[in-house]
Amino acid sequence: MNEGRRAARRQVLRVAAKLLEEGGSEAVSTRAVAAAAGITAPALYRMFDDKDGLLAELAAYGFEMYLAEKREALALTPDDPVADLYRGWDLHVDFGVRHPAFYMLMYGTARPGRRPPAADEAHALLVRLLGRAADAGRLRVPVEQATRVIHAATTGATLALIGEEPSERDLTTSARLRDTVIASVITDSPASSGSDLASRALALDAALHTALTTGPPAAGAGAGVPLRDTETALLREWLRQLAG
Amino acid sequence: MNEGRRAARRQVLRVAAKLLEEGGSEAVSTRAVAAAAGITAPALYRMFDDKDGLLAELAAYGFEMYLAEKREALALTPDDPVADLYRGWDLHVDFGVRHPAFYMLMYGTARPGRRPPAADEAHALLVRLLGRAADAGRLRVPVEQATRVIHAATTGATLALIGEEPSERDLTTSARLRDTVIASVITDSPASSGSDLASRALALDAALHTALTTGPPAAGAGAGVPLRDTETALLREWLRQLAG
DNA sequence: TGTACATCAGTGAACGCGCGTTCACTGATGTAC
DNA sequence: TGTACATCAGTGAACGCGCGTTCACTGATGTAC
Repeated sequence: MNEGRRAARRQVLRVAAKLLEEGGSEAVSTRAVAAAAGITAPALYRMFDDKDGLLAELAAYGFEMYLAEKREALALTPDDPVADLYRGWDLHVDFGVRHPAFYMLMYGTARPGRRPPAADEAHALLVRLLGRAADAGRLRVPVEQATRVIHAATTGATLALIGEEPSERDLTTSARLRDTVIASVITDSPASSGSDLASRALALDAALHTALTTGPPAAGAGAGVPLRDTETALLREWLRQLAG
Repeated sequence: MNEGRRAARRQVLRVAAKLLEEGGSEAVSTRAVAAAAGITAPALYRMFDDKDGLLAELAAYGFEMYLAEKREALALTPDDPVADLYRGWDLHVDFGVRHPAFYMLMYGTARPGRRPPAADEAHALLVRLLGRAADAGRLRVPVEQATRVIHAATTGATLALIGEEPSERDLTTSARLRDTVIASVITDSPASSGSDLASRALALDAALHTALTTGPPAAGAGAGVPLRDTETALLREWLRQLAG
């Protein structure tokens, strides 16, 4: 009967999501959610620790929606990591515009350090996208650096759009910022002579990262890399120096 | 005695600002503000229409602080409009990091269309900065376009910083985004051959805008421009086409 | 200058509300023998 | 298969609190004659 319990939780989250989308985060009170879900307050408290717990799960629910959309849309495209960066940007912005209240809950930066843990999954997706670009020798800067810059810019573009009256929203600003920021992070082509050294160093670095974090499950860290941990660390430091 | 009334209001806003900075926007309740200011609730209601009015004035207070800082800092630098763009970015980000709760109130995008009216002044400052760059022939895109892109990116960089734990904040992401975005909007030099046409067209466009909006107070619109309004409008449309 | 009146900032007290949360209890489901 | 017991999701009702806001009133200040 754990099945039914989970289904009931899910249903409550669906109801809470509806309240959130229709009335913003203010509309999501424990009493309103319980009433809308047709259960009593103590029943809600049996499902979620407290209001913070409910909101955390609601944010996670939003990230699930977001990631499902994004994975599906990106799965449709051929395997072009740079094109995926552009598509990823647009998908992010589009999600924010279609679900502004969710977006504020997920990315609205309530308090410092108060970021919902589910955000890590979305972050990981961007890291993976950029990791693939690095694998293909298309990245001009380390993955982590590119992640930070793109994340900040995407968030800014989306929040700016959300802040505008729906009638006067204009996607060209987002597109311009997208093109500028992504261009600042990739190289035009893997074989372009000048920065070849840098992008190849970063491609190797990304491959090392992949090998270190996704090796055989049973093995310890670094099992897929035939170097000692300290050697690998030093190598990666050199690679980053070569890159920039 | 209107003097004393304004001083009292000012004092209440100072107290509210302290509550905001120390406890975030949740700490700013009408009761808490009244108590901290040493006045009774109805006295507060005599000064401000209601809570929304208080918050609006508090946001305006924040913009005053911000603009005073920014004007002072920019007044110290020599007259280099492009350097001012870089300094303006850093001043914005720095203000946000030093006053996160104010920043959220001012730029946190509560609801669509719910932007505080005082934000227009800060917006106008950025427009003026970019207008000067255009005057100097250093802008590659129309002022309004540059404003939107820079605003979105700055906000994103600042909110990303605010969302991080203070100990792990790293300004290099902001700096990188700043350099990328500003570079995408300016030309390296006014005399650089290739894009000279574009930047000169935009310089003229900016000068027309200035003449149209800051002409002799008594005169009607367009008093400083010896063309009919329709002619000016068409001219500016052509200039924008030349620019891009 | 002195009195009568109007204005209005500020007081003490209370309004009603929605909130998050918890209490004691019920009734259904599952488990042990 | 039948009885006794344990578990636990859910109920009805209430807790206390802080909130935004307003009431009737006071006392000081300003104004008119």
